[in-house]
Amino acid sequence: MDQKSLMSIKEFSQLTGISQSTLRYYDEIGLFHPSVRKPNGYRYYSVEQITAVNFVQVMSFLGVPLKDIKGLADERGPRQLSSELLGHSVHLSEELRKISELYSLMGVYQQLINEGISVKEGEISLRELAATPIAMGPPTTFTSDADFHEPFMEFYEDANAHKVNLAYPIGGYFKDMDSFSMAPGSPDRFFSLDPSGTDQIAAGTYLIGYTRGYYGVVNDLPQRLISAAEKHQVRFSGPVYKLVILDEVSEPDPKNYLLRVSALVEPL
Amino acid sequence: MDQKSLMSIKEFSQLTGISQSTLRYYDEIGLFHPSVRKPNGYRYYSVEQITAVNFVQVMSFLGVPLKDIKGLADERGPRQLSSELLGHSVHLSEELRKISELYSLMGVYQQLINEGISVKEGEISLRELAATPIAMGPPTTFTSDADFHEPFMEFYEDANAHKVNLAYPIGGYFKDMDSFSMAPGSPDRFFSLDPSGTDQIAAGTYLIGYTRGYYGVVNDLPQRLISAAEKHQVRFSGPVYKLVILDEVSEPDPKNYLLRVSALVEPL
DNA sequence: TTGCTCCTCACGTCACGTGAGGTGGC
DNA sequence: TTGCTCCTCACGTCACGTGAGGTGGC
Repeated sequence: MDQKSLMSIKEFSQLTGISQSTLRYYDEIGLFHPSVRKPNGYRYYSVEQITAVNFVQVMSFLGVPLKDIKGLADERGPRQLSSELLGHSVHLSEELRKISELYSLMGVYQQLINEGISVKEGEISLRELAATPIAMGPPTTFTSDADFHEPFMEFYEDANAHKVNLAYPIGGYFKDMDSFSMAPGSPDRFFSLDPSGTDQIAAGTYLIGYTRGYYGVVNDLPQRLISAAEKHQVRFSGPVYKLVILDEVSEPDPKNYLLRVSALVEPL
Repeated sequence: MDQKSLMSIKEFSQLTGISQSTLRYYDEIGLFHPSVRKPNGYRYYSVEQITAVNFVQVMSFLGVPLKDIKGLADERGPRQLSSELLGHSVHLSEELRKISELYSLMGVYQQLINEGISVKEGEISLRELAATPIAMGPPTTFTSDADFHEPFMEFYEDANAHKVNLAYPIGGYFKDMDSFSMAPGSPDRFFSLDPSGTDQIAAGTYLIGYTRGYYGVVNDLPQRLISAAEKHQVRFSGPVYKLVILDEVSEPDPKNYLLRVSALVEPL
C-alpha cells in the first residue's frame, strides 16, 4: 500500500534466495524489474514483489524458458494462466515419474555394485531369492554362435517399442541349465531388470556363481555350477539367469567385468 | 565379442535417443568416444556401448557436470562409484521431494485461480469447509496502521527460519470478526498455505465473500459479511481468514486483484 | 548420377557467474 | 576517511543446437 518499504538488492536476494546477478539478469531481459530505480542506478525491491519473483522461480524450475515466462507475465490473465498451469502440471507429473524411476534405477545399480564388491568369486552359494520383477524380451534366434548382436538389437528395438526402460541392466535368460551350459553365449531371451516390467524372476532357491571376464566369457562356471549342484544335493529345475553385475560403468578393466549366473534348483 | 557389429551415428542416435550433435560433443570433450573411427572420420558405435552411454545420460540427468562424469569414468572402480551413487541418491530424493512439493504448489495455485475465475463477486455464500493444513506465523505487532511491511517481513524471516515454503500464497489471520472489521489491514498473524504446515484452518461452516482491489483494499466487505450473517441466521464464532486469490501472478490489473475472506460461523 | 549421410568448423543460445574498474552511502 | 554496497560493461561457461560448406557411400 501507500509508502513502500524498499529493500536493497542484497536484502531482497537474501530474502528470496535468488542471487544478485540473477536479479540483475531478470531486470535486463525485462522479466522482472525492481520496484524503484534510484537516479544512481541502485535497484530497490518492495515486499509485494516477493510473490511475483517466487512465481518466476517456480515456472523457471518447471523448465519454462524465461522468455515464455515473460510472455506469460505480459499478457496473462487468470484463464490463460490456469490452462498454462494445467499443461505444466501434466509435464511435472511426468518428471516426477521419471525421477522416481531414476531413483529406483540407482538403487538397482547400487545393489549390483555392492554385490560385486563383496562377492567371493570362487564360491558357489545356495540362496533363497524373493521374486524380482523384470521385463522379458522376445525369444532370440541366433544365426551363428558368434553373432550375438543381431538378437541383442532385436531385443533392444522390441524393448524400445514396449517402452521398457533400457537404462536398467540387461541380462540373458536360459530356459534351463542344459540350454545355458551348451551355449552360454546365446540366451533364449534377453531381459531388462526394469522393476516395472510385467514378468518376473520367480521366487525360489538358486545356485549362484560368479566369474570374471569380458562380455560372453563364462570360463568354467557351467561345470562349477554342475558340480556344486551335486555337492549341495540339488538338481536344476528351471531357468538360468545370466547378468553382468560389474561392467564398463563400474569397472575400468574389461577383464574384471563380473558375471553372475543364478540357476533355479530344487532338492534331489 | 570378436567381430563387432557397428552402427552409424544415426542408428546409434535413434537407438539411444541421444542426438547426433550431443554424441559428437561427447566425443569432442573426451567423455564418450565411438568404438571405431574410420579414416574418413565417420564414427561407428558398437552395441556394447549402449550401457556406457546410458550411464552417462543417467548421471547427466542427475545434474552431474559432464566433466565430473568423465572424471568418474577415468578413475572409476566399483567402490568409488558406489559411494558416488550414494551421494547422488540422497540428492535425488531431495529433488523428488522438491518436485512433489512443486506439484502440490501448482495444485494450490490452480484451485485458487479457478475459484477466482468462477466466483460471483457480489454474492456472499455459506459453505462447509474441510480442515486445511497451513503454516501460521508469529503474532504480529503493528506499530502504525499504514506500516504493514515490518510485520510482514517478520513473518517472512520467521518462516524462512522454520523452513516454511514461501512460494505458497500468504494470507492474514484474524482471531475473530471484530478484529477483522476493526482493522482489516492488520491481521493478528500471517499464514502460508503450505500444506506441510503443522497448523490448520479448522473444518466448519464459513461465510465467504470476495472483493476486488489492490492489496489491503477490502471495500465494504466487512459490512456485507455482517449483514449476510444476519440474513443467514448465523453468528461469527471464530477466526477470519483473508487471502488474495488473484494477484500479480494471475491478474495484470492491480485493481482487479481478488480478495477472499472466510469467517467461521455457527447457527444462532 | 542422385540423394542421403557424414564430416568439420564456426557461431549462436540460454541463464546466468565472475571479475574489472568505478561510484555511492553511512 | 574507511569499508561496504552497488553499478555497468565485458567476457566466460556449460551443454549443446544450427547452419554453412564440403566429402563419402550405395
